[in-house]
Amino acid sequence: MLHRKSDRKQARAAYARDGRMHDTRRALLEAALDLLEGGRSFDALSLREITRAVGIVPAAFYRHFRDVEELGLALVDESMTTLRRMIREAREVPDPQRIIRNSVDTLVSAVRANPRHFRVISREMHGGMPTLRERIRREIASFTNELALDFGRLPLLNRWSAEDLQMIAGLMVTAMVQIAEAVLEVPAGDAAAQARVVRMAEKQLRLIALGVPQWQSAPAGAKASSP
Amino acid sequence: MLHRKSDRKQARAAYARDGRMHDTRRALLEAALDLLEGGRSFDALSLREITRAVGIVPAAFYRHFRDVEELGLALVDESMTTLRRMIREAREVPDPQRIIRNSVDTLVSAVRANPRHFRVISREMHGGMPTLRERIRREIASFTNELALDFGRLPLLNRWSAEDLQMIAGLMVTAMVQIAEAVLEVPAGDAAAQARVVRMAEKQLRLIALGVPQWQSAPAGAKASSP
DNA sequence: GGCATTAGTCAACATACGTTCACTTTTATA
DNA sequence: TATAAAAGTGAACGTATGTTGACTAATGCC
Repeated sequence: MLHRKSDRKQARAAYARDGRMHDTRRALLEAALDLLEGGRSFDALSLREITRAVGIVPAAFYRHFRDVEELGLALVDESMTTLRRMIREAREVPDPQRIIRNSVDTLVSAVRANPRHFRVISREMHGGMPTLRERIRREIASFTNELALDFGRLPLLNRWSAEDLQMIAGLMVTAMVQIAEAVLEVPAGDAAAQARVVRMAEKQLRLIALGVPQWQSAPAGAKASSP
Repeated sequence: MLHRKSDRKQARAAYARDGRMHDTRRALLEAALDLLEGGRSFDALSLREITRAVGIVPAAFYRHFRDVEELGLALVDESMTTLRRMIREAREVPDPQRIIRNSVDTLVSAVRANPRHFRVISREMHGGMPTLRERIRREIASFTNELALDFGRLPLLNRWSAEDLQMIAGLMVTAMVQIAEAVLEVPAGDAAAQARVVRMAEKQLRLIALGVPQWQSAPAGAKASSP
């Protein structure tokens, strides 16, 4: 690969255009986000690549981050913030009848609105740099706990053990994560495919919800029939 | 970092020892598998690193693979084979009363027996090189389909629509994947933590199963109470 | 035992990388 | 408007990477 000097100012202009920022730190984050869209994982990004995309010289990177890893952490934090915002929004709809549909809807539109952030989360949650993974998992675990607490306040569930509440919350979070990933896979224009994903998602969550009222009696029943 | 020549034969001996192989191709796969245990994702591995670990010169790599990517694909295929073997084993236990417990047990012991293979699957399924991801997702989708077919043959479910069967199968597979990842996270010795994971897993699957008999009537009921 | 094929070595190449330093330019503040 | 701080530049460094070609060593076959 070959890089001419004149390319730099051009790239710089590209990132300064479209009102995304006039702050270089921001531009670096944006560039990394864009490069990650290519499918690679974060630990395959190089410092020079990022600065090249922004249109600055490699050395200038250090004016903003100590490391590429530090940039990664900033990226994760940012992504987690949009995730938190989404969750808060989903919680504000208290209508228990429509809660599943509403949750799925806000999840889907949040993913559509910030695909790059959600992709970072979904990707770096599993593989790549341990520090990023750590941070993401910790945060998601804390969401799960909150959700379990929420459930514990519901009349139907207020006699459940803490472990069982954790259990449903975990199941639902897992399903949500999987749904978000499915939405990301849907090609941007394909409304039909997206609708199918949404329908599936709602059904899955509803199926889980249907099991809940049965929970109390069932384990005993199962135990009685096969000790 | 500094590499002396004498290190090579030593590394070579290390991989030839413990009866893992006397075939270099095998050694390359093993080395990659081991390097991935360090937490990095596959596209952050370098050719030279792998050959160094095996104790051969970089150029010799090309006698066995065209690319690092080709090695990756071989690794994925291998991992998928152990996954398939596990699924076959899980299917051979027809006792419907114990099916959940048995499935979880065989999953857990398969993961414990081949942690590196399962780690490859879980990691490269989400991030990294598109070709690997593709292959894994395709395979998992096909498992989901088979499972849906299995479900369709059950007396309780033989009147369900294809989409709904897909839906449960998808939910169960998702849960299983998550369980496998949880098992991988458990530190090797910690029997208590592992037991907790297993217990959670069984509960989650049982909860899903409890929703199944309710499915038929419920959507109509829900619709009636909130049209 | 000779001999072809296969596997591994050695040395070199062009590129890419992270990091450093002394430097100029830009920006904001007093 | 002068000036100090912050941001960006240019060049250089040592090191790592993928890939090449001509070579030697080992393996298995007639």
